[in-house]
Amino acid sequence: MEFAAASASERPYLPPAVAVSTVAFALRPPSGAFTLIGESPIDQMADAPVTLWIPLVRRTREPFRGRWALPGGPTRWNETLNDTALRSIRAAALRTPGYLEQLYAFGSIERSADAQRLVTIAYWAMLGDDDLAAEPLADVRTDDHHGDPPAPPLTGPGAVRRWDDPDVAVARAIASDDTVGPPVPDSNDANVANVAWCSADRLPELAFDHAAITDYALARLRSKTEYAAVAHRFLGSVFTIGQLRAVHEAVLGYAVDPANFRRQILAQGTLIDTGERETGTPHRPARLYRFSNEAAPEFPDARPQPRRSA
Amino acid sequence: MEFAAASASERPYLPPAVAVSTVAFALRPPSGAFTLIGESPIDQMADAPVTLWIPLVRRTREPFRGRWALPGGPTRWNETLNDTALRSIRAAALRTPGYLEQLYAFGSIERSADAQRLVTIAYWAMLGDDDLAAEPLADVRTDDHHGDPPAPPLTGPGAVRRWDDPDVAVARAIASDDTVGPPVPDSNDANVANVAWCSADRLPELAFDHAAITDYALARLRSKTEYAAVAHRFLGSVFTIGQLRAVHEAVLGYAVDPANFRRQILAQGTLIDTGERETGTPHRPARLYRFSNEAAPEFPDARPQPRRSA
DNA sequence: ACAATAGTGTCTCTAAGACAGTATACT
DNA sequence: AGTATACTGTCTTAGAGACACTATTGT
Repeated sequence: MEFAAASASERPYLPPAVAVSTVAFALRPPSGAFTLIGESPIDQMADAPVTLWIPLVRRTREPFRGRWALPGGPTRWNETLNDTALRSIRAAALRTPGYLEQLYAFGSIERSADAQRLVTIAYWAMLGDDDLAAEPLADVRTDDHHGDPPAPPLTGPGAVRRWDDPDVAVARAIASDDTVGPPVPDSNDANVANVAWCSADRLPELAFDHAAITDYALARLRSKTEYAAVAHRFLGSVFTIGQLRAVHEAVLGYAVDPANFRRQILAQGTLIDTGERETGTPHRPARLYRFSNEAAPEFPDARPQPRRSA
Repeated sequence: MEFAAASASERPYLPPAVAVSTVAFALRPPSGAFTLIGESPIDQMADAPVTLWIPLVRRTREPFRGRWALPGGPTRWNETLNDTALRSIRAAALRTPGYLEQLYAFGSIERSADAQRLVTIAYWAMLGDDDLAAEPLADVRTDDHHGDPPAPPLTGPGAVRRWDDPDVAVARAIASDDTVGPPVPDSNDANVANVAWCSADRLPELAFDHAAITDYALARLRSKTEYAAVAHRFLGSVFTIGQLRAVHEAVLGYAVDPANFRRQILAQGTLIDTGERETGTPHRPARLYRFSNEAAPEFPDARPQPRRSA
C-alpha cells in the first residue's frame, strides 16, 4: 500500500505481498500455556482428551482486530518460506516444531479486502512431546544461544540468523495476513495473553479464511498415505507401539485394533527395537522402539513386479 | 529492483515478486506445433510414441537468455494464481487445459540471482485430446470471443477479464521467472518460434530450477492415489476403456493387464456406459463410456466400518 | 486374584494380479 | 481363415481386519 506512489500507467500491477500462515499441531498444549475451549478462554489443563491442539494468535490490527488467527506473517527479504513458517511457529508456540511441510498457496484476489494484494503460503507443522517439553524460547532475540536446535527436516533452516524485532515474545507474536509495512507498536494491552492453544475440533471463529486452511491441514494430516511416516514425530525419540497407536487414533479420530496395528507398523520395517522396556506401568511393560531414518526398502511408487508363479 | 528507492532503514525488506510456472501435460503435441527432441529441434510429428508432452518457452531475457523454460510469468494485480497459470498455458499452448492443480510454492532465496526476490507457485495441468483439437487461440487479446470456455475446475477462473499486453501470441509467450517490470519490446527474432513441445522424458536443459519442478509434477501425476480420478481428462468426453488404459500406461510407464484394468475401473463406478460403440475398428468395437461427475460412493478417507461377521 | 495392557496366533474375506477362454469386428 | 482387440471367468496370493488367547506387570 505505502510504496512510493507508482501510477498505474508506469506500473500496471503492484507486486502482491507474500505471507505465511501456519497450522502447528500438537497432541497437548505445552504446560502452562493459555488454552481456549470454544469461545470462552479457560485456563484449565486437566482432563485434556487425546486430540490435536494448535496455537492461535489474537490479531492486534484492523482487519479482524481482536479475532483469533493462525500464526504467521510476511516473509522477510532474506528468508526462505520455510524460515518464515518456522519463525512464526516459534514466536507463537515458543518451541521449534519437529516437522514442517508446505500445504498450499492461497492467492485469490478476494482474500485482501484492501488494495494490497496478498498471497499466503500455508504450512503445517508437528510439535512433538519433546519439542513441547523443551525450554520455552521466551525473550529470545537471536538463534545462537539455543545450543543445538533440532535441525528442521526440510530445506536449509539454519538460515534464520538474526531477528531485528522482538517478535518472539508471546505478547508480540504476529498473526498471519497482517498488513505488510513497518511494524507499528502494539497497543497497550501487551500484558493480555494473545497466544492461546485450542483444540482443533472446537476452534473459535478465525480471521480471514483461516478456518478453511485449518480444515485443509487436518485433511492433509489425516490422508493416511503420508502420515504413517511422520506420526512418530508427535512422540519423543523412543516410544512404545501403544503410544504410536494412540497418535494414529488421535489423528484418525477412531480406535484401531492393537494387534493388527502392531503387525502393520512392524511390517514396514521403520521401527527399531531398542531392547529396553517401559518401567513403572501398572501392567506388562512394553518394548521401546526408535524410528529408523532409513528409506523404506520398497519404493512406494515402484512398478509392480510380475509375479511369474513358479 | 526498480521500485522507487526505499532505504533499508525505512523498508527492511522488499516484497518478493510472485510468479507462476506451469507444467502442462498432453498425450501428444497439438497438430502443427513445433516439437523438440532432445537438444535439437526437429519438426517431425510422425511415429510419436505414447508418452507425455509438455510445452516449453524460450527465454528472451537475460537470466538464462535463450534457454528453454516452463511457461509462466508474474501475477497481475487483479488475477488469482489460477488465472495466471491458465493465462500462461493459453499463451504457450494456445489451448485451454481441462484440468489445473497447484503443485508447490518455491521461495528459496537462492532462486533469484539478483536482488529481486522471487516466489514461484508451480502448477500442473492436463490438456485433453479435445482441448488440443480445439481452435488455436492465436492472436487472442481478450477472453470474450471464446464463446463457452470449459470452466476450469478449481476456483473462479472466469476472472481473466482483459489482457493489456499482446502476450498471447506465440512469439511473445512469457517464460516463467521472467523479471518483473515493464515489458521491454522483444528482440527482432520474433519470427523464430519460441514455443516448442517436448517429450517429458527427454527435456533439454531448462532455466532456473524448472527441471526439478517438472520432476515434481511428473511424480505427482504418477502418484497413483490421485490420478485415477483425472486420467480421463487426457481423452475426449467419450472414450473406450482401452483408450483409458492407454492413458494409464502412458502415465505409469508400463503395461497393465486389460482384464484387470477393466474390472477395477468399472468397480469404482465412475464410468457411465453410453450404450454406443466404437465404429470402423479392425477388430471388435468397444463400448463407449462417459465419466461421471458424481462423487464416488465411498469416501476415500472414510473410517473403515467394522465388519461384524453375521 | 484382578485389572490392564503387551504381544501372538489364526481365521475370513477382499482385492490384485495372472492367465485361459470366448466374442466380434475388419481384412 | 486370420488377426486384433473386447470382454468374461477363474485361480492364486497377499494383506486387512476380527478376534481368541497367552504373557507380564502393578495393586
